[in-house]
Amino acid sequence: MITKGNKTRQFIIENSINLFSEKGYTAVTMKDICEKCQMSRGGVYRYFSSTKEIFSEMLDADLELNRLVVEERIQEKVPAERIIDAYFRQEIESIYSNNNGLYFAIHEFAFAEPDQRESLNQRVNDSVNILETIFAYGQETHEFKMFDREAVAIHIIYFMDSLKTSSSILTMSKDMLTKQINLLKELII
Amino acid sequence: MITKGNKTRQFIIENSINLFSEKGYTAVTMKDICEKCQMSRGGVYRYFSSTKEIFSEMLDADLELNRLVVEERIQEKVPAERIIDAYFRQEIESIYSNNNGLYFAIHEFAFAEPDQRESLNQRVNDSVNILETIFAYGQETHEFKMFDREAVAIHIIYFMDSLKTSSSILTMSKDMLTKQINLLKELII
Amino acid sequence: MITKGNKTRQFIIENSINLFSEKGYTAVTMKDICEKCQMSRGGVYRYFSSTKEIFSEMLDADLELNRLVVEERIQEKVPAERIIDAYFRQEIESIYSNNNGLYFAIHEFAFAEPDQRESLNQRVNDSVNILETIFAYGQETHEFKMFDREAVAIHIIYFMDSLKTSSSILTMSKDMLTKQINLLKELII
Amino acid sequence: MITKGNKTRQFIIENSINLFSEKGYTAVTMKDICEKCQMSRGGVYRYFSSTKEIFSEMLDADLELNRLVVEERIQEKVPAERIIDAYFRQEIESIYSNNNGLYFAIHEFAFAEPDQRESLNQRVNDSVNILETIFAYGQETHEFKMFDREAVAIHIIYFMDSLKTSSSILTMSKDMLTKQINLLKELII
DNA sequence: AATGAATGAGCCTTCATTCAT
DNA sequence: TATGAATGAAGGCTCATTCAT
Repeated sequence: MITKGNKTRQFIIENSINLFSEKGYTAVTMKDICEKCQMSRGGVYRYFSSTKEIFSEMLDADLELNRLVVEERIQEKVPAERIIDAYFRQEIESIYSNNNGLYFAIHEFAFAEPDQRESLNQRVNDSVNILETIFAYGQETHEFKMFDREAVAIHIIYFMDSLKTSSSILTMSKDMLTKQINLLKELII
Repeated sequence: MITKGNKTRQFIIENSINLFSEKGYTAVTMKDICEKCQMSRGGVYRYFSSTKEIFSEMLDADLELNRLVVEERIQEKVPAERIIDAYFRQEIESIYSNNNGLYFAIHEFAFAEPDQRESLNQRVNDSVNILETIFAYGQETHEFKMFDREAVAIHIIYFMDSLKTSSSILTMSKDMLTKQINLLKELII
Repeated sequence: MITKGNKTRQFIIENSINLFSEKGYTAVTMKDICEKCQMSRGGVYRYFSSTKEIFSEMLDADLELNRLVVEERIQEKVPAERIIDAYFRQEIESIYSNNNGLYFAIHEFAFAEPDQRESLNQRVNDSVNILETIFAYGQETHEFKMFDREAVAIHIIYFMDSLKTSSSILTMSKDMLTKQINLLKELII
Repeated sequence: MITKGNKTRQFIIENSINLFSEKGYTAVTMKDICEKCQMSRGGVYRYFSSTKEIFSEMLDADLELNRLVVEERIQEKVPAERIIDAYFRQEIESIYSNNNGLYFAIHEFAFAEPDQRESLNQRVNDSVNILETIFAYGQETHEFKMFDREAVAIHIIYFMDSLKTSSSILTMSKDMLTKQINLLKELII
């Protein structure tokens, strides 16, 4: 059921995304969020008692999406190469998005909040699993080479994470990115 | 020339490394550093006026080292594979070191201090260059395959960076790391 | 006439007693009361506009009771010693009751709300009067010694108040209390 | 050794006494204390991190005094009645002092800080012991009657505590106080 | 009548920074 | 040079109180 309160929670989270993306996790204060949302201190505190809570809920919100998309495409017998291409395209888009600072913020969050690391760990595992699913499908259709699916999946996840995290710090040329994606595809196809 | 003042600067920097490694860059306060060094506020401020200055100087200190080692080994005609193995071994050791939190701190520093990013960028380029130097040598001696040296170097640098950064947050098994290193070596040899 | 509104007032007051007893007067917030009563802010505010009002009304409620009981017993010609024993027994029971914190809360209330002190003063005087009534009756029946009724009444009231107030702070042995009561009775009988 | 820091601690404590006496324990904020001392927030926090700490240290300061005075007088063979009279006189003076609110504050402190109760308990026991010492001396010299020293001491301590605590709330006439003291003296002499 | 969302005042606490000694 | 006392800004948090629904 959509209540007024739920809407306000959503409102706060959405407005916080930009903040976290611009300033990282630890630098964002409740005051920042109040100002961004144009709400009073008490107003925001009614819903969230810390930036940790807001950040955590924000993370939960965007899970599961990719998995569903991938599974659907496999059902539809979309060629594995197209699926993996779409995956890479989406990752590259993240790098050029306005909110690419969010990836750094996630690292900060994990570093600053040890008790949240397990859930972060789960995020990584989930991502690895999605890639493995694509790989298994591609190997089944003989579009992909035979290789250690888990190792390659982990490799790609960590590497893409590095790109996404660094993209808010260093400038990355389109050319460089293209070459890197090709390198990764060589591992697969 | 080594002056008393230089010694004190060194003293402060060395004592700060653990702090940055444990708490990251932004979480460390001048107060923390004063306490760690057992010096008064005024004492530390005489040498450094901010954590930014301390961190920046700390980074400068550990540059150049790798480059010299690598060039020396090439001079000595050490086989390229041994050089690259040594490189990977050293990186793996970093991951298991007590100060692995420092890699995360460097990211934080780059994120928090935009005016310092160029020097960070330079660090990355330097690392890439060192790898490229090794690759050129290995290709010359026909120990290595022919490949796009720059692309692979960049790839490895970003990937290793990801491992090092994440290692203070997630646990990584020896087995997983071995597999990843082998994956990278397949690109080269 | 008992209206719905009166019932709700009663409901709020009764639920507040425990709170005041546990936390004292000043530490109890309207928020606490709302939660204890499981009512909304607006709901409680409709009936009382402050904790002061609630506490004050709570105090008024338990007046008069003792006076009536005592007078009734005198009417019934119950021996004075039995009346005074009952009085002491009741006081001792207060000390071991769960709500003994209330005595401290009353002091706090008087301290924090100077404009309510007169009513507190009245409470003390009422208590003194009740004792004086018992004393007069006991002296009349020659059960009690002749003594300055007012002075002894004041003495007992203050002393018992001290015990009741302190009982929520310090532990008091049964044995100690018995001795004290005997000491008081020596003044009388 | 008297350092600057010790002086400031003293300065803060002395200025706080009036505050606690006027407002009680819980109502005094660190802000109040800063203003009263005309110091900045940080300045006061350098020495004390809470009102609890200040209050606690204030209490510690005024211990032991009475014990020493009493023992000295007994050494000097001052008549017991004069010692006990001096004791009562001093208590009465407390009641008329400007800082009589402090007695209430002590109760509040004990109520609000359960972990400090043991030390409060010790205060009460100390006071009882002092009275017992006087009683033993007076009985030895046959100035006093024989009575249960502990019971009477406890009785007087609690009763005087009640008077001191209530004196900041209710008005007490000189006449009433004189009568009460006489009542107590009858127990002894 | 009753709800609970929202406001804003007020206190708490920590530090970067300055400065007299 | 070095100390550590002091300042004040900044952000955290909690409530009393109001008000639209």
